[in-house]
Amino acid sequence: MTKSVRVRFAPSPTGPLHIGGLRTALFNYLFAKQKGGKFVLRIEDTDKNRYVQGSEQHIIDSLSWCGLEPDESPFNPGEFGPYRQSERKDLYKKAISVLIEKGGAYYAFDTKEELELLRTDEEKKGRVFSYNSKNRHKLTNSISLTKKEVDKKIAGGEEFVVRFKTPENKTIVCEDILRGVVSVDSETLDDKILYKSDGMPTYHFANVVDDHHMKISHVIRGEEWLPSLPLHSMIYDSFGWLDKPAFVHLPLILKPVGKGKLSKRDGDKFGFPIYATSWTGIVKTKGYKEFGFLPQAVVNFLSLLGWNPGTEKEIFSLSELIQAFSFSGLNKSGARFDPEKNRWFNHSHIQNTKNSLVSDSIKKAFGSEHSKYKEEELDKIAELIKPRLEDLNDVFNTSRFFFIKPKEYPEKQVKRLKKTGFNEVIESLVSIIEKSGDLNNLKPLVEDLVKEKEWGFGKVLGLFRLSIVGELSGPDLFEVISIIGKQEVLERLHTLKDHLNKVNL
RNA sequence: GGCCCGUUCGUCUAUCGGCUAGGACGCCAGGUUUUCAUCCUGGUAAGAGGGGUUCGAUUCCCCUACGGGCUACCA
Repeated sequence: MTKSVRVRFAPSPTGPLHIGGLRTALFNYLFAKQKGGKFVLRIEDTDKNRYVQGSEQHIIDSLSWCGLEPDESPFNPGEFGPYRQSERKDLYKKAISVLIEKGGAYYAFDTKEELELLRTDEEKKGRVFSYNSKNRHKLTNSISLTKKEVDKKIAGGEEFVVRFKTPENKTIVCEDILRGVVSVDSETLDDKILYKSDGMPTYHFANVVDDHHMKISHVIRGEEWLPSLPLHSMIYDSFGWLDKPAFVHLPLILKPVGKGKLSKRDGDKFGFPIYATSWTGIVKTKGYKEFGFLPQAVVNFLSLLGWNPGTEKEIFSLSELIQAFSFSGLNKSGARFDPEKNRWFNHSHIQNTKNSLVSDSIKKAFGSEHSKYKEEELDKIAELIKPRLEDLNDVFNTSRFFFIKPKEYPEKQVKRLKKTGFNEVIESLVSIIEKSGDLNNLKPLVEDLVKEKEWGFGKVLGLFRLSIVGELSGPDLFEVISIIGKQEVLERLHTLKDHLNKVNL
């Protein structure tokens, strides 16, 4: 029997969850769901200094908006809880004692300041200080000191950390599903701190201990963790744990332009969202949701950043992604974030969405004004404006003329019309509209009129459109008219006529 | 500086030794439409450089260059 799939998304609550983290969560989710496994959310809050109020909630909300509900989390614990590292201290304490006992880790008493001094000294000499096998016997720790001295220091309440004892002169070989074998010489590594003087474990230690205890089968995380893979692998070995998970290090998301990985500032800089939902910390930032994006579009776009299905299909629903996902479709190199394509995905997904979702946005945009139309009419409006929506916020500008009468007209058009016999055209239109029973068969009547008077269909329609819409763009005019209704149409024609007669240019 | 990972159109990517290097976004042109948008058709544009291996390299190996990440009692 193969090991059951359990993956985790393990963010730190140090601020809002941005799309890089969200994509990591997404790939974890897709893999878990495809394999019938569990998607676990673990909060890695071991650094109390960087803890930011509200970020945990933001993480949950963001995942939820995207439809990535965890199977186990601090809010719906499974059998491996608790799911916040700050609540698992006892576990780490026991684990670190075991590791020290086994000789895989040691106490170190050097202060931050002492080490800082050593570092700058070495730097001046053009070298790099490293707390490693070459230096550890010269520093203040349980390797250089006698057992008695160590006990005395600890009993005396002296602060200490616990460091990993890196094996000497060994090639550490680990495996990443994407990149294959990654090997590194243990001499280039330093003895990382596993346990801080404040009694909390560091990321490296808590992470490995938790993955072991939570029976995590696959670690899918960002590429920034690849350099610490050897450390994590060695910690498993030092414990003698044989349940090392498989590792996948995802390529990073890069800035749209310029160097480096995508950062929170890029959102403001380029005017696109970097969070799923809005963040209301000290600096308030809108998310994709507030920008009028569909969660399925965000998920779709993110999924194709660093992954491809191996086919030419690009538009995917979440369930289609679950089906199609595979590690072999993952890419190795960083992917630049492209806001343009992001918008295209949103446009495409809006086309596939139900009219009622768009009409809900219309209702929100126009408040009580929307009640002048019936539900079916609102859905019809939604259908008409859909192709011109890149995001749901575009709803206001693309459908405003259904709710708000045009008051002003572009000067250029007014000038042009004043040179024509606009009065006769408008009067003729008014007269056929008044005669016609309902507006559904207005088009042939207008066509007949145009033919008879030899005016030109396009020209008359331009004037007509200007009166209804206020500009020369928008959906099929006869569709618009049939929704707006006879009275309103007549009123708008008169308004334009009056305006043209009154204005002097 | 050290260590690790990477490198195909401007961008996201396909190609797993046989390529006239395919698709998508963007851009440009044309068509459809009463207008704008949509939509359709076409075009634009790529294998970092140098060595090997091979009958044959985008594909495998090495070097260089470039890009990215890590190098905290942050995660």
